[in-house]
Amino acid sequence: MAREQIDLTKFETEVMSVLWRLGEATVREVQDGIDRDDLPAYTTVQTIIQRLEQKGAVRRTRKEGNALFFEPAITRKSVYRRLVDELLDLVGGSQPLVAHLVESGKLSLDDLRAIEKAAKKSRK
Amino acid sequence: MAREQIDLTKFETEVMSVLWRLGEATVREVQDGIDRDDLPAYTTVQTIIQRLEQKGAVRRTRKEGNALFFEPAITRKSVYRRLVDELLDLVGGSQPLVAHLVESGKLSLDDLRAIEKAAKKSRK
DNA sequence: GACGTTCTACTACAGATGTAGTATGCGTCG
DNA sequence: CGACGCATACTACATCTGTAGTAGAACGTC
Repeated sequence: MAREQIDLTKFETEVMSVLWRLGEATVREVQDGIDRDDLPAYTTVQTIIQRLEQKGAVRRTRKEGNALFFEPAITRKSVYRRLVDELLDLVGGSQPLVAHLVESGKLSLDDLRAIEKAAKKSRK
Repeated sequence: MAREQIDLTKFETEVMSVLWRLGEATVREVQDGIDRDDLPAYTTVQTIIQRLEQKGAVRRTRKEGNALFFEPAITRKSVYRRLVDELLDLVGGSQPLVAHLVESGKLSLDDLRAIEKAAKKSRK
């Protein structure tokens, strides 16, 4: 299972997010699920979903009335992994990244401790 | 000082990385500084630098012979911040992100402790 | 001062991306 | 069963990106 990586654009990733959240949805539902000030047109979302379909990131599941339902065909995790890896590559590793988070106040010492604790537990 | 955000593409970011590393450099030096299997053509790098210049991310410093020198006009930190923020937005916060790093083995418990220690110290 | 070398400026261009319109089809409600 | 409305399929298009070629200017070397 070759698991070729699919490259997603920003907007495509946004749409995937909605689909991961909903599990399955129509174009209309995806559009409604997008969190933005000024929503893209219905057909815009439709186009993105079509492209995602071509890329193999999404597949049709069923039809209800004349509306199609779509679901993710790739996992959230695989996409996150790629994005995280890219960022790590840029900043020079996870240590610097986390340090940056702490430094900029996006992660507290308490957070760190909580994660540590959870990690220890799950490792057992 | 409005500090408008400059949006960089992947390649542009790569070029900025070289510039941040070198401090100041000619097109030729940037090209040499790029870490890739198959290097982009000289003029390709030149074009990217020109675009960066237009975006205000880079500025000319001096001329030596007939070659121009360029330096970053925006900080590494500001760019990282933006990228990190975007990722955080997607994955839902720094806690999940770090958890993901630990889980995927990209960050060890020892790393966590080291960061914690450093953070504690620098905070004083 | 003529030449070859090396830069810069400008131009080109295909493919990706965001954005959306149009035409046409299928369903449903009276 | 006919009309209205929403959905889909297809088309369009301006920008952005990555990529690089070409023309002409500036240097350094004989």
